[in-house]
Amino acid sequence: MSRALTTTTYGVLGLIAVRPYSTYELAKAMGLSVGRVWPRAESKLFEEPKKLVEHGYAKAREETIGRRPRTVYSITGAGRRALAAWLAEPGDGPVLEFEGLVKLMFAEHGNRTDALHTIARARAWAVEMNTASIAAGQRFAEGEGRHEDRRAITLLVGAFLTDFYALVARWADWATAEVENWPDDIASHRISPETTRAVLARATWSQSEGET
Amino acid sequence: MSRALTTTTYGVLGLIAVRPYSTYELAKAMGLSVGRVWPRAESKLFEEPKKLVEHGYAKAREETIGRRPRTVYSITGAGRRALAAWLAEPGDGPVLEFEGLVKLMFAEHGNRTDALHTIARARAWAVEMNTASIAAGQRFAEGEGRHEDRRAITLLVGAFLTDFYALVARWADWATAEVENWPDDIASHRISPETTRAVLARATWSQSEGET
DNA sequence: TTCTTCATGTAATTAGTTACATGATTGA
DNA sequence: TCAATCATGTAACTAATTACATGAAGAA
Repeated sequence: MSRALTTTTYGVLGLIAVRPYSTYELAKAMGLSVGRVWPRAESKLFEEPKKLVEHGYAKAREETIGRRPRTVYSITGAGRRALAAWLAEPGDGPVLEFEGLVKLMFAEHGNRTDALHTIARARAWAVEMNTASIAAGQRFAEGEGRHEDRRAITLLVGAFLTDFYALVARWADWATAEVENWPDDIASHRISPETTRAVLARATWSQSEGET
Repeated sequence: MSRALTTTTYGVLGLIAVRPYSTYELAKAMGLSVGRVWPRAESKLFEEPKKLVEHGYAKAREETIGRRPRTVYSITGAGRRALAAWLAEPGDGPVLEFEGLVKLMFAEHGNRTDALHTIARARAWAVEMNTASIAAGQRFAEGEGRHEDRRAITLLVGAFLTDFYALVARWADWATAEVENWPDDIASHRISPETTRAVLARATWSQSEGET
């Protein structure tokens, strides 16, 4: 027996719930939308619709473009019910992987310049992502009428990502200023208890709704 | 020949650069420190030090506690050089996986209550993480003298995570307010061009350093 | 006509997870 | 002395990545 479907599979199920997609279109569409919060390699996405067919959640239709075959998937009634059921289940919180921060954690075993580079790279990443995001947002806003029914939802997700990119950039600016004051031999650096407390105090945002 | 080591492997290399660790200690220590920005299953971590030994970056010493064997790993000179070289290479930017947001992207195929639950869960996650983070920070600040040499670095990472948790909570509050205004039939919801523009405007944080 | 890019995948490999197993230690 | 938890792993499985392959369409 097959095990429960993964988030990746539900991701493509959600896409074909909007309209039928060919495998290639699916891979591209994931990259632009779902992939922003659930990144997967393209080749992986070619397998997922097959699983959906196995479960009866999608139907495959074979077409040919010239002499090339292609497969177009569309959702079934059972697929819509499965999607709705999945939406009602609790979703996992964010999972963050940040190699740059791993390097920073071990900064004392390298030199200060390396650490500053690592931080600068994170900042550049944030600017790059944000630029792409703005461009996508612009196209989205200009496409008058198109996707109008999905606009509110898209903005919900876009706002999160935008805020995240801004956070990375702001943190990088602060971190750069901090590290610039470090000695070249990082391990010899000491900071005052007051500084420690001040940074820790950032964590005390009020945790009940409406007071943040 | 073996391929390049992974970030996970360098993570344990970084740990044993501070002091020797037994495998079990490594697994625990990863969970508490590196794991916050590079989460991996414990069992995975039991394999990594073996790879380090293969490469000559670590030495294994067999000990026994009672009749139970255990293995303690310590870093070699080659290991320190490899770590320093790795620190000098560019590090990847953050990678975010957020199942809750995937569900929100497809919210129109479920109902409004589900969407609100999903958002609420994200907020609860942020509060929970932040609470744990504060507790860890407190213990850290109180351990007078201990880890004093690593304090500045730990705070650098802690500040990032703290800001991230706060971001998730603030976003969730905003998103809750938005979704509460949606009709039960989400797909029928339309928002004004002004609202669209207002949300998109969040993305225009100034991207050059010092102006954020 | 040839080169490049788009479109459509498959194969091989690896990184990672879940589940299990079992000895030692501590506390009720 | 019994149960719980700490300590130390192994085995089986799966999800995901990297690398490759090839036909069609459009550009130069």
